[in-house]
Amino acid sequence: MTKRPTLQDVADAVGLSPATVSYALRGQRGSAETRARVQAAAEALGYQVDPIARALANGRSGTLAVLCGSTRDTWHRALATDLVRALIARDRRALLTDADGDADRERALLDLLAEQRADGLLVAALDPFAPHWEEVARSTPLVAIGDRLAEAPSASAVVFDNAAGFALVVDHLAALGHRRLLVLLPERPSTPDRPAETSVREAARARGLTVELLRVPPAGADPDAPIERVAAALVRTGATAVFCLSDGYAFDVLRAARRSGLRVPDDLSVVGFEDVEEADLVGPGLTTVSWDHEQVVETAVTMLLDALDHHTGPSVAVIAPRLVVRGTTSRPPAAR
Amino acid sequence: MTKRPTLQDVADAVGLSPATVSYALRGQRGSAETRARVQAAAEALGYQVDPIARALANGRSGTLAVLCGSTRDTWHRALATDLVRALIARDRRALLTDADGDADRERALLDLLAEQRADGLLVAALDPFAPHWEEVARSTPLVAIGDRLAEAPSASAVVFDNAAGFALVVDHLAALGHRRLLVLLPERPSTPDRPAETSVREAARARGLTVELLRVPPAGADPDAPIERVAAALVRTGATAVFCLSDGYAFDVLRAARRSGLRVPDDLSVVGFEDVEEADLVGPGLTTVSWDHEQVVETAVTMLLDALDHHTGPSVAVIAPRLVVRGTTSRPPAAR
DNA sequence: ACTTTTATGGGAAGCGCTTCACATCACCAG
DNA sequence: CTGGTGATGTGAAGCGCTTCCCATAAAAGT
Repeated sequence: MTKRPTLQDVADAVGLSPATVSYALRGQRGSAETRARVQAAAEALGYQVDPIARALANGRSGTLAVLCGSTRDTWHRALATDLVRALIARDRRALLTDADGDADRERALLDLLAEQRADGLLVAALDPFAPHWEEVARSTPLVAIGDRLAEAPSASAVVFDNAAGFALVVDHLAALGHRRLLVLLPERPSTPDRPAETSVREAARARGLTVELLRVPPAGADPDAPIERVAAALVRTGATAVFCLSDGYAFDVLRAARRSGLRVPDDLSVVGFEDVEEADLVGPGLTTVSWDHEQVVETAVTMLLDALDHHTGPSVAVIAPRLVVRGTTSRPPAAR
Repeated sequence: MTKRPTLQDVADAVGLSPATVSYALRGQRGSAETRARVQAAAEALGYQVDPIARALANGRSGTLAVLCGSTRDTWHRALATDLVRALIARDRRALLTDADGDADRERALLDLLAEQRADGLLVAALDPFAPHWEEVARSTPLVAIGDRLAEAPSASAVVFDNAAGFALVVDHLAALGHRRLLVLLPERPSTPDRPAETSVREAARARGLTVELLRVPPAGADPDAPIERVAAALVRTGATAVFCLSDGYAFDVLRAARRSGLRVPDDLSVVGFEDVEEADLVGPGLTTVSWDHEQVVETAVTMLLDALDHHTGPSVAVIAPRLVVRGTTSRPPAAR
């Protein structure tokens, strides 16, 4: 494990000063001939700049970071890795890190990455109600990706038009003849998700549907726990369709339905939200709201790179939802 | 965007030298009283060490890196993010990056991470036939995770006992009464995957099964392309079961079967390899070989941390496969 | 012919932190 | 009262690179 060659070594090898070598290596100055000689010597010695020293010297790390609130579910996981991949495809160094659902850690990582030199930040699935990143965005180009985000004038954002997604679902179900709807949405103890709740209610009311909201713990946590309540709610309200605000819930519901002999979609229609990869594979295929993954990634990456390269000011892009009708929805039993 | 406070600023604030502050902040030296004063001042100024400067000064970055050959498929993606998560859960800074299937990029990233200061490396899904990482491992603690790996004495490794997995599958199918087997394995133009090929053949021969091997392009690339060949091979050999060396292929086969009216598992048994998350969701559930995800992650992380903290030498852990029998296998038609 | 530009190369000062080596000083044993 | 010991604090030398700014030489302008 011999020591890595340094700039000085290269300089010695060609008989020039480190300064000259530094310039030459980056092609910024020096005669063509000198540059060639330096290049050759560097090559011969197997020299590679030490990015840490460089970062310390010029104040920027040359690395972009993707911070994901949690990579626990497949959708966010795919998003996060796709972001990294897209960045890398554009020849940027990119790193991913994960707060694993912990708000404190999220904040710490954000500080770490931003105040401490990531040249740019892509943050996904952060808690939108704790916009610490808004502050960070003032000093580092940052693009936030997520549901409706708190107002954050200095950060760019890619937001999902959830309300439009809800409308699509409600329209679809209404068109099929459903009149009573059960909606599963995540319980967020800290900050009730008012926007989602009211959006859904409004969408339903506009189409004359009855809607019952049910808050359930995170999907997958205990797949069976919410089921009892769902079943109860189903009976109580006579709902013929369940709209799950996350595909994860939808899978749980499907599983439970299968076990209890309820046929989907004949007896019960189920709609998800997110379009995780599994949605297309599971049984008859989950009807769900889909966000164009590629568009999200492209938009976010482009925004960040523009901000970086052209000092573009913050902007907001809204992603439109698309309803993917697969096999878990059909007309309600009564309408047959 | 005011400048970040430096060590010097803290030193000035408490009227001590930067050296003292540095020690005090890390609790290495100094009287308790001094330490407290320094802490307080640092707190008050909002001081946080600059990890870059620290890294330059003491030669290590304080960050571990996970390098994934490709996060394109869900299995590796999950593995990679789980590794990061596990590391973070143990209070290490961890970053993930992705070579996106490009061998050159893989090599470049490896150099970047290793020679240029990641304190430790977890590499997954690298091309096992290009053990550049073996060289890297000589200077940086490294744990490789993957299929049979080239001999790499200086790297620790977590390897999947593929041969045992093949045996499980063949046993299962043989027990069900299958006699002719079609095996789909990935084509690797550069380095024919002899080990897998011979392992499968041997396993089959030992149980008196006939096996036809079919090399197919990466799963998902063009879902329909290989199907023709699969169908042809099925007819030609009269195979009653398809063993896919990756769940991805299995999904393609299932899809194709459904389209062409073949019933699984009544007409055709299908077995996968990997147990991606989707396997449990798809139709009747894919029978597949599963690796204990958690065990893999725990083992790898523990190995790395041991190497880091206790200077443990390189070691190799073998992960045993488990056959998960779900709904895509049954007795062959003739045996009913 | 002489002054201006225009290349090239180098000296040296950092970037913010760690750490070695040394200076102090209080304190206790002899 | 002196030498020894350990605990604290500090000066200064880097870590490897970038970059400001000056020196010099060559090319160009008048």
